[in-house]
Amino acid sequence: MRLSNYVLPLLREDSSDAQIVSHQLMLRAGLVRQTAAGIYAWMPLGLRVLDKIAQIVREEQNRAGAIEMLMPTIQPADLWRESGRYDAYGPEMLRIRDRHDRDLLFGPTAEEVVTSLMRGSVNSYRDLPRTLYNIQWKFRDEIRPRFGVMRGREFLMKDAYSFDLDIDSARHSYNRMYVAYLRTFARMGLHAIPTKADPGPIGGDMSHEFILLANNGESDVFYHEEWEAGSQPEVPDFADNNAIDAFVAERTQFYAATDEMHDKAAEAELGDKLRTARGIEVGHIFYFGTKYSESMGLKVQGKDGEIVTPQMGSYGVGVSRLVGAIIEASHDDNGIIWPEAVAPFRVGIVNIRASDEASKAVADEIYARLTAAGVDVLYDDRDERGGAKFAAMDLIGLPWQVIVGPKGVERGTVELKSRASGEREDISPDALIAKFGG
RNA sequence: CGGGGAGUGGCGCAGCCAGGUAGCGCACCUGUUUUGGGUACAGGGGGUCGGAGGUUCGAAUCCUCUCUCCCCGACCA
Repeated sequence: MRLSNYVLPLLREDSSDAQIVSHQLMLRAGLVRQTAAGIYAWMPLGLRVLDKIAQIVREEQNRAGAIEMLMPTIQPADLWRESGRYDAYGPEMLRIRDRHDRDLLFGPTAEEVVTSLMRGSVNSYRDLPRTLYNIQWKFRDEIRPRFGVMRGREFLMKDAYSFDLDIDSARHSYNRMYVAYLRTFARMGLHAIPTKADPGPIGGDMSHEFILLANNGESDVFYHEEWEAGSQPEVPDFADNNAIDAFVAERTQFYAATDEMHDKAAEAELGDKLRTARGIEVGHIFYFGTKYSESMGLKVQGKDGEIVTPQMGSYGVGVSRLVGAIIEASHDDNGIIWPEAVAPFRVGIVNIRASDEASKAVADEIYARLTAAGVDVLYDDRDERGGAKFAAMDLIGLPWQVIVGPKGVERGTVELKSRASGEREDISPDALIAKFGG
């Protein structure tokens, strides 16, 4: 993409609306614009990041055996009356009335919808287990939205729902998601710790919040040093449930809890192995048994002809929140530092002197060849001073910057800079193309 | 919802207390400068001051009502 053809509204000054660094950088780097409290428009660059994150989530859900579908944003109130949540949910649910005076709502989550869909699609034990997921916009009318997309009212969430015949099977489904989440966050260059979370009325140990450590996080977390980045084992693949279960059993023996679940006794037990930090909740998995299947009449017939009420669990990833969370975890004084996996473009080309013919020819050629090689490239071809271009590139945080200018071109080289390390090297255009797979 | 704060060109702000018909920085446009890590100079375009009502000869400034946004708290992917 040529910057001269793009819409990238960069801001030189901080916005007075933004209080934390990720929100500030998202506004300055032209990723989002706020349209109402807690509601954001995703500008072109921001949408690319959102899509990258969603795609990683999607691939890992698929790998774990979950099946993608798409549920509506607007749901009928009657479905929620069946589960009893229409009254229970409270003012956080945005209620809507249509022209026929029918009660609708903008879905804050989708247990009711997915349960009703399964009710109409599943009849036999042969149809289970299944896990369905979708990546869809949700709306929760938060009392006080803040921190940009990290606590918006409208947000993009991956929500998955598992249906199993019995609790043992439900545990397998749960554990597969546990593993899928670790894989998902690791692929984004993130280190998220699965912490024990409030299991709700069902009780048990099947509820975990995945917390990304970050100074501006909203949760306090306590964890065994084993959870430190770098010390964790390879996450297994999904070949068989036993391997998955063994992995989860091995991992969950190491202490990790948010402050509301924190056990003072663990402090003494762990001693100097205990770590404390602040974090951002980026995922939540939990098992809730037959709460919805029971109330909404989802049943299947078992092997011996008996009627079985399926066990359910649900599994959320805050996709739009992750954009902010990643920036919170990965930035410096000059701007965002995108992990390669989620960067909106992999390479940024800066032509220092757009008016210099030789320099322009080299930059144009590199752009064409990288693009032809399938590399996502953002090419700053504007007739602008070099300094401003460097600052813009650092701000938007693309992993690699290629700097093309008359002096280098005379020597037959361009400069390749890593945004993360700041290291620069002079490299010939051919070697550059080769490095990026051209 | 309780407590606090703010709405003035795209962004950041001053002006309001002591009413006189809107200003600064950045961004933007034109020209010069040919500048290797946010260059400099000159010229220029753009706002009726969140909205409604009121007081006044005159309102961004005073009064009333109202809408919106931000911060602290309870709530949450």
